[in-house]
Amino acid sequence: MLIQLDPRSSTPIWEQIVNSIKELILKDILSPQDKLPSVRELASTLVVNPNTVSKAYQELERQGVIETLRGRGTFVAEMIIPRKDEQKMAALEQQLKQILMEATYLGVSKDTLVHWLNNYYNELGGDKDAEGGKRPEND
Amino acid sequence: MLIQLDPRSSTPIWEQIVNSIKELILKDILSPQDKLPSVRELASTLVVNPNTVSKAYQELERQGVIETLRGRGTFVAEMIIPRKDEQKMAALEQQLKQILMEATYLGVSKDTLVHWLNNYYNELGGDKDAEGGKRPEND
Amino acid sequence: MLIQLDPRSSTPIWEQIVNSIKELILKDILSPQDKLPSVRELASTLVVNPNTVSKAYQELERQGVIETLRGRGTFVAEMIIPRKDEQKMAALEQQLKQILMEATYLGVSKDTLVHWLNNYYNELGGDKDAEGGKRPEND
Amino acid sequence: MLIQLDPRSSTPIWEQIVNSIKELILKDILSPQDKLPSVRELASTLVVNPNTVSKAYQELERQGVIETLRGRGTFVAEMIIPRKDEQKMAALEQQLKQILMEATYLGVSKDTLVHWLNNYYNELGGDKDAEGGKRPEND
DNA sequence: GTGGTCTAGACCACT
DNA sequence: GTGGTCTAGACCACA
Repeated sequence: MLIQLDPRSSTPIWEQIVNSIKELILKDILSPQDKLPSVRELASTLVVNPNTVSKAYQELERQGVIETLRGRGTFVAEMIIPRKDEQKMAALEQQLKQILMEATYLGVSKDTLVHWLNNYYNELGGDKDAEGGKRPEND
Repeated sequence: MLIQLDPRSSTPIWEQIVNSIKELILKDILSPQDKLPSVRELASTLVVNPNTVSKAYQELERQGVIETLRGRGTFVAEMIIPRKDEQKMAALEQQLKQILMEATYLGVSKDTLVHWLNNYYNELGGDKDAEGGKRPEND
Repeated sequence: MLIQLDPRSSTPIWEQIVNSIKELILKDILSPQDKLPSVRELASTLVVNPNTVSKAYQELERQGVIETLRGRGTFVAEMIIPRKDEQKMAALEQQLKQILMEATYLGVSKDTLVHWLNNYYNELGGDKDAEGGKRPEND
Repeated sequence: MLIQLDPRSSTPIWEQIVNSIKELILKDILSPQDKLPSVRELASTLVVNPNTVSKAYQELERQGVIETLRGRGTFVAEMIIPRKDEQKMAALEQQLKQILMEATYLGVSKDTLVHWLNNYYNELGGDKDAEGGKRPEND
């Protein structure tokens, strides 16, 4: 279970941890019921303040991604049925809009963005829940 | 020239201003050579501190989007030829990856993201060099 | 770590701070990874407003001279490989031209300028890779 | 008598005018006793506010570079014997130091600076007051 | 503790 | 009038 942090990044460390763990789950490296390392353990391997890991775990639990069982540890939760959260979706749209704008100023075309999107989609396991494994040559 | 700010947003006000102005330029509502409102003027219409607007203008100038002519005011700069900035492009890729991940957790499909992307593209006048309005099967 | 400010100078205080720190780094008084004093700390020792120091730090970071690690402090960055920035080089040429002109009007010869240049070069440790101290006929 | 202004430059317009005129004199394009254009005339050719030209002329007169004869106009003064102004010389040294520092960060060597200096020296007419025309191959 | 943001209000140089 | 700088003091998120 490899987590790479960038202390120079502007995104908070706790958020990087949250994202990394979510990514590991999406990539099936972590599966429901798997036990996560303890706060202290992860903190020491990441060379980070335990408070930071704790904050990440709290956020993950708030999002329903992991579950804490008193005295037993922290575990990956069952995949939740996503409820359409209008607010978050709007935020996502906004972010996408922002990215397209910045891309334009950088000379990156919309199609390149779509291309990247497809790449990551396959990287994350693609359409495995659909026809299972069959993935078009989006690349 | 309408700029909408969200004081509750986590993105700094000065950055919201920067983004809004870049958007206005991409939408051709502001064109090269156009004079921007003065720092004080914009500050009072947006009900923000002049320093905040000033910071936004300085950032825009640093990015080469606007120019300030000493004692005369601030103007939209000529469109610069974007030089491929590897670092910023990587950051963009990273952001896109992040969005796709969050989208997955929200139950938003990749295709919806692409759909949004195309929408914004057209909104920004993406097809303005074509027949304008008639949009190909991007949708 | 001594920084001398001249409040009467026409160059902004924040810029004087920027220059001083860059000089300290070039003189190896500050080395990569070294921690800089905190914004508040430096502000109080220099008897300036924290915002002024903050602006200096932000500019230094923008230039890639220092790095700020969220919540931990500000540190001297690894020496970056300078990428030839044509525009900045032209500006430098222009400045040099201006100096030569002013020197002429002050009765300062070109050779004196070169002499000064060599002096500062040595002062900055220009010959630090050589025997250090013994200086060739630059004088 | 050609004067090129850059409204985008950070150096004030009046100062650009001052520098341009001093340069024209050093290059012998303007000679002692020559009549300068009137404030209004120059202002209109440069497309600049008359106050700006006026300020430039005032500064030039303060420096003893030009002379105003009431009702007759403004003229280039006789070359003044430069009085060693310690303060200004120190300022010059400081500027040179600053330039060397910035050059270092830009990857421009000291020798390149010296090279540029020699170039401009020749451009300005070189050592014409010395042995008259004989100039070493500094290039 | 750290830096980042924002407000309020002041002064200055430039045009 | 313009933007740039600085101060004083406040609040916030991050580690």
